[in-house]
Amino acid sequence: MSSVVKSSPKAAENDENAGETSPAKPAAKRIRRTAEEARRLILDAAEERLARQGPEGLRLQDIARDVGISHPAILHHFESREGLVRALVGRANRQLRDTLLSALDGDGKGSDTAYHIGHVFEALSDRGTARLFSWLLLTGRANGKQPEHDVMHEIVDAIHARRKDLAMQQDQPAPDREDTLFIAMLTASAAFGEAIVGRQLAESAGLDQDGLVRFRLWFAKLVNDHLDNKN
Amino acid sequence: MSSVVKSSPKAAENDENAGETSPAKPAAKRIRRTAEEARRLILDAAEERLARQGPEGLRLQDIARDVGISHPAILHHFESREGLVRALVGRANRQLRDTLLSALDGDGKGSDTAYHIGHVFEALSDRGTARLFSWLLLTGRANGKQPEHDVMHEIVDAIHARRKDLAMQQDQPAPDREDTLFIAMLTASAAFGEAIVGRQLAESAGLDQDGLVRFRLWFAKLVNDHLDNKN
DNA sequence: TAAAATACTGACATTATTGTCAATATAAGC
DNA sequence: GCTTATATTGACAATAATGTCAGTATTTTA
Repeated sequence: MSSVVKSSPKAAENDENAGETSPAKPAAKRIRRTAEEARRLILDAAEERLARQGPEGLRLQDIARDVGISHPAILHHFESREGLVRALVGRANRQLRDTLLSALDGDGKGSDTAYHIGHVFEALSDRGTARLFSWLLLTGRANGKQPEHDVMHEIVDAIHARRKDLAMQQDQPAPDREDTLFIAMLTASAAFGEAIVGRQLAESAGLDQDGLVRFRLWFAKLVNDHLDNKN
Repeated sequence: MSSVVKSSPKAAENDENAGETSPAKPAAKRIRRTAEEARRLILDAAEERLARQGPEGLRLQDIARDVGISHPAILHHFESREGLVRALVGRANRQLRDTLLSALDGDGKGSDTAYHIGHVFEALSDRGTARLFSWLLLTGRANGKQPEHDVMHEIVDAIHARRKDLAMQQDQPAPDREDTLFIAMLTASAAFGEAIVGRQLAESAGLDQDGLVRFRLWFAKLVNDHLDNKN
């Protein structure tokens, strides 16, 4: 705020000895993006670094190099490294929220709870997202009033509403809300965990990509069986 | 190796003006531990820092302060920061392995598979351990031939052997090995995930400590039901 | 008790990373 | 075209981390 950047054009220097000193430097036409675009590119690069190299890969110089800018440009757009991190977290929160909610209220077939659980699982176990949030939580940056709180609440509510509808349609007793909550917690935990240790576990077990797909299907079925027994 | 530390006792300085210059400095009798003890203390402190503050809390100076030594002492015992990390990872691997295996082959009642799964879950969801391994995996330090590979393999084998025994006793068909593997993967993933996002999720859901206990019991029951249906 | 080994320290060197600033280039408005 | 706003940069400052080293203190060994 109130950045006193009075660019006092004092030195023109007339570049007297221009051209001779560095012959092979065509001054590399500087690219100028809109602030929004620049911020997006920077956040993209930061997110990928975080996903690929973990927390220690989040260095301004590296990110700047990825984008093809100098590191002070990042500071210009985000004030500080912390600012960049906050922006990153904010965007990830919003993205996750959007993905989860659209996964839930998407298309009308709506009654298949396990189907939705599967979607939630996939959204959460996205490698980049999970690693970002893990790092966020590991570094204790998850301070109380973060939006993802409410998201989880919304999710559980949404799933539970479906279960109740379904139970009513079949003249069965309403399911326990805590049961739904636990299903959501298991799904979230498993998805997160899978994103982190899954690759390692699969490799150790001699499981290929197909195996991981089968695992997800197996999990969906597990949840389904549980729902059938309860409902 | 071959550290050329020829301690040439040149300066005795006779402490001429002793006592006057710094009256309240009784020279603080230097503590000298065995190398083993020192290493243990350092690793303990490092582990706790990692668990409490995440990856960024792993700084030599901080750890040294926790132990009450100077940071070069750490370098003396572990060569470098990387050496410390390696030692930390190695010890965590061994501890996890011991915990898991003893949780599995403990006491003879042995037939209750879900009971063992519960133990595995608890061992894996230990906050410190999970956070340590998460960080390890997030920073890509998990290079192929790490012992925890074999541990997971052993675990799955042990559980599956039990399932087969149980099935035979009851004249039922042998369970699918992949099913056992998936149970182990789910347990491991969920335990890891729970250790990381569990607190956050529970808080967001208004779940207290008891709630988390109920969640684990609920999970054990879920697995149990699945086993009953299969076996 | 003397000597050897070594855990430990303080001061310094090195390096890496964030942050500051004045200057420059480019786009937009007049 | 001229002016204004601002995205961008290079050079430098400040900071914080790891690593080095010579020297000290304490335990062990002979």
